[in-house]
Amino acid sequence: MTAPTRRERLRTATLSEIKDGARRLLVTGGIEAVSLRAIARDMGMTAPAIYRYFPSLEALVVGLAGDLYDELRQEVEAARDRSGPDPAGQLLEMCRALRRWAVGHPAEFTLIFGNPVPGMIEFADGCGDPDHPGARLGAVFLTPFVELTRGRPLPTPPAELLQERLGGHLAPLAANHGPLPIDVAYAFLSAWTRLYGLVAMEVFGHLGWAVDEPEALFETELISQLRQFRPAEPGDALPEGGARH
Amino acid sequence: MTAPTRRERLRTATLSEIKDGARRLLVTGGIEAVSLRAIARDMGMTAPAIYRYFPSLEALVVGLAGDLYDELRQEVEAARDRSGPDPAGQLLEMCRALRRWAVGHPAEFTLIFGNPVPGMIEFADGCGDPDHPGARLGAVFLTPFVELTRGRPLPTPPAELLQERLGGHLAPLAANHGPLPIDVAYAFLSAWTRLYGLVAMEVFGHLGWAVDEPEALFETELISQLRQFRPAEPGDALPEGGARH
DNA sequence: TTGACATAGTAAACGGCGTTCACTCAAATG
DNA sequence: CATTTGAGTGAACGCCGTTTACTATGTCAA
Repeated sequence: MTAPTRRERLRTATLSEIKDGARRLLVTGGIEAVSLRAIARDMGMTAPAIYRYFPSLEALVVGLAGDLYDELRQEVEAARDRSGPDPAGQLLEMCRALRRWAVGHPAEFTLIFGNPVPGMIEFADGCGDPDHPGARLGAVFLTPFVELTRGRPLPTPPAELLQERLGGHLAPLAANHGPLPIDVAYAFLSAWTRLYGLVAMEVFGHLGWAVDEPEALFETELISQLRQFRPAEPGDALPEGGARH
Repeated sequence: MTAPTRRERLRTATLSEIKDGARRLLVTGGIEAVSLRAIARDMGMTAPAIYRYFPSLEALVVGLAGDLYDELRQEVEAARDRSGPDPAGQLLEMCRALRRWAVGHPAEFTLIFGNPVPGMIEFADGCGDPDHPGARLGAVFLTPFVELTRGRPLPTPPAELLQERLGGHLAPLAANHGPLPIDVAYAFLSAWTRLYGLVAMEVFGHLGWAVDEPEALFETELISQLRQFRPAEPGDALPEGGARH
């Protein structure tokens, strides 16, 4: 672990300047505004110079996406750590943090959670690796979720039905995050897809026909969903109890 | 209503040939493969000729998106009509038809339901109009959903809570599809975002870390969701009843 | 200290892109 | 038949990613 030589310092500085420029272009003009020539122009360089740092524009974008995953994960972890020890409260704040980041950084969210641009397809395919930034983000949510649901009956279809329909198809999840009870696995995937659907529809502008304040829908949905995991108490009118009258 | 002149016939033929070419490129190479030059090349024309039919590439893409919305809507309507009169069965088949179309036409689904490409932003913004192709697709789902839930308590948070949190923000929905009971409106939006989340995550490759057969998860989720709207019967173990033991 | 090598950057070029403009030619119109 | 309208062409402009050959400059060993 020796001190970085002068060249190394310059190299890392240039590298982060490239990434910063790429992100600035992403934010201001969307993914299609990110071009090697524009980045180089902003840096007072010529485009081919960037090939000393990235083998292609796609590789640069993939690298940027990895950084964004990490940034989002740190944001979510910070929200969890600010919250108390209650896993339900942690999940609530984590979901809020996810949405806050997505709404505040729509271009960045779009890059990592939207339809994959060319280079991102391989990146998305690689998320079978537990070290993949996407898998690591998922793990942050999974941990308090498992704690929340531990040893508690879940509002899912019966385990036999889950086993029959889903049992043979959860190998990737188990490979990434270890074996899980099937009702926990299903409940987590259900919650995750709901969260994704809400946030993605808002960020992509697919909710404008219905609501003028997507945050209200998000909060309502969040509370409704978390209620389902509260322990049942006598005289406690669970939301879905309405169907029982 | 006179017979179309020769020029008019040629014009509409060329116009649909352009759209066909655009779609072929979309399917084979994704949205970024759709270029005026490529379309014209395939037609044995030069690129500027297309400007006689569309003012820009963006306008062409938006026109294509409108066609795709209509195609998907017709597919969903056909599934509804093939199903029986039971609204729950209709919704089941409609959701399956939506997913089937999305999985079978990932590039087309991505165009209309993914993150908006430049020209699509204005298109998505225009969905406040009931004649907007997106609004019309939503209406097809809303009708049997309203029928299914008519005069029946719904598995939602209490209406007072919904009213407080969501009441003031559903104006666009009411403007597009008329006034709805707030629990019906919320339940529909909740179901719609869940459906979107599931299908979009599958098509965009965001489920590979968890399941190797997204259809199994889709079917499980669909059944679980539709069960919540069945009328409660004595001795009938509803899925969420598991939390009550 | 000097020579060899590795590295960062440049300039020019290739092909592709959307778009504009001036132009041609055939169809429609009177 | 003369005129106007519309479809299509060809050349050009300025973008883009990428490759190639080339030039400095930092690094390091003899």
